[in-house]
This record gives sequence, C-alpha cells and structure tokens, in this order.
Amino acid sequence: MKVLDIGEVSERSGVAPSALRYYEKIGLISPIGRRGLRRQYDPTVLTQLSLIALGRTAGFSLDEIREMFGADLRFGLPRPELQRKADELEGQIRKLSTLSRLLRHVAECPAPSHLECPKFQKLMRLALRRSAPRAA
Amino acid sequence: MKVLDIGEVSERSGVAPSALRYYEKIGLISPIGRRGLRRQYDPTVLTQLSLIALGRTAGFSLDEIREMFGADLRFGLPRPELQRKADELEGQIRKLSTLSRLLRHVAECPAPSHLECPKFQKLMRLALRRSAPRAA
DNA sequence: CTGCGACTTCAACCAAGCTTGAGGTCAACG
DNA sequence: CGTTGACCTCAAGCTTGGTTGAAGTCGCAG
Repeated sequence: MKVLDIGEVSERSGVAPSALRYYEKIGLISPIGRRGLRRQYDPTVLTQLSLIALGRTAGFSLDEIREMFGADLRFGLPRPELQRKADELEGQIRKLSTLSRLLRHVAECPAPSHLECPKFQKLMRLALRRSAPRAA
Repeated sequence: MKVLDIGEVSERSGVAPSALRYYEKIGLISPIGRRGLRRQYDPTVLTQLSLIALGRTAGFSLDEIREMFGADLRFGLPRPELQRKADELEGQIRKLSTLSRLLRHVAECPAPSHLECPKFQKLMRLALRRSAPRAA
C-alpha cells in the first residue's frame, strides 16, 4: 500500500500542509510514520479528511469531530450520542432548508417590504419555531 | 408600538447584550433611537435576529449576512446572487444529510471496522463526490 | 559530494466573533 | 435627594482554526 507525503495529501485533499500539521497537533489525524523527518501518511487519511471537512461544514468544532470520529475512525462516541448528533443535524437541515426557501422567495417576490408579505411571514414563523430562544 | 430595551431584546432573542452592541457596531442592526443613553429597539429587530441566527447556523459570516439581509431587512443582494446563495445552501443540505445518515449507520452497524462495511463505503463515496477538493 | 527542493520545528501572527472589566450615566423608587 | 440597577463607552482579552516566517534537516539527482 502506497504511502503519501504531506504534499500529496495536501494536494489530493485540498487541505494545506500547515493545517495537516495543526490537525496532528490537536490529535485529529496522525501519519503512520516518518521517513527521516517527513511524515508518511496512509491513504485512508484522505477519508478521514473528508469526514473532517464534512463535520466542519456542519458547524462542528474540531474537538467535537475528534470525539465523533476519533483519530483512526474509531467512532468512539456511544451510540445514543451519535444518534443525538444525527438528530441535531436534522434539525439544522430543516433550518437551512427554510432559509433556502426564504432566499428563493425573496428573489422572486415583488412585494416592496417582505415584512408584509404573507408568504415571507409564514416562512419566518417556521424559522422562528425552529430556533427557539432560551427564554419563554 | 412598544419599544424594547436591550435587556428585553437579549432575553427574548437569546443574544447577549454585548453581542447586540457588537452587531450594531458592524452595522447589522440598529436601535430606532435612544432614551438617554439607552438603546430603544423596534420589536422587528427580533425577526432580524432570528434571520441572523439562521444565517450563522448556515455558516455565513456576519459580513455575508449583512450583505444578504442588510440592516432593516432590505435584502440588498441582486436576485441571481440570492439564488446562488440558495443553491449553496442546498448543496450544504445534501452534505449534512449524508453525514447524518453516516452517523446513524455507524450507530447501528455492528461491523468492527467501518472502513470495510459496504454501506459505510457507499455513504463515504457519496460524501466525497459532494465535497470535491480543488485538485483532480 | 554538492545542491536543490520538499520537508521539518517553533514561535509569532491573524481574523472573526464575541466577552470582560473599569469607570461613568441616568431614571425611577422610596 | 440619594441609592440602586440597568444601562453606557472603550480598550483589552479570549477562543478557534489556522497561516507565516525564520532557521534547520534531509534525500535524491547530477
């Protein structure tokens, strides 16, 4: 199995070498070894990096991502926790989809003030219901 | 129409007063006036704040959000730009949904190493296709 | 064996998005 | 009229997720 230099990993994943070293420092990824000083990576690191990118897109912090996937894709979290994260994601998906519909509506609706457009109001109520503040 | 003190806005929106002042500084929101030194807010600021929160959830920066919604919900962006943002959101939604399915799968799949599970691989391929790196 | 280029370390810096703290103002209650 | 508590300003600090730069190491080509 071919091993990869940091430069190749960077090129293939689109993640800067400095970022890869940073990820290593915080325990997110690790090379399988060194040749001289140079880090040698297993190609599966590319899968890991994709997952990390995915997690970032979802707004998870690198810490959360480490908990979820672990280095080496251990997926260390207890199952209920994983389900909880998935639920969280689905809530987020509904919010994003409301926002998307809102933007498309605004792009099409001729009403001068959206605050008065019933469709806009309906979408806003939807959005509001989904991002409940702490207080009543 | 009742006006709101910063404390009330904070309580109802779940956004800290310091954050509200910060949002004002960068031109995201503004009070309708002052009573003495105290900022007085129109209740529609709550709608704005919900939109801002929604935008943040979607990963937009405060700058982007200001461009999109403007202060006063002007929605200053040209329509094609808004459509583009909506497209962007939908791409993101598909990624999140893949990630969600991936997490649920991991929570249920008994396979010791997910890297070998065909279902896992399939989901990963899906995810990979959706977050194409810069290089070929 | 020399030199090039890709790597290495480490510390310093950066930007976004806030929070915190010191010190001040002001309106309303008793 | 005084004191309380919620507000004010401004500067400095914090966290996350990195990048940048200086100075050094190394392996392979010629």
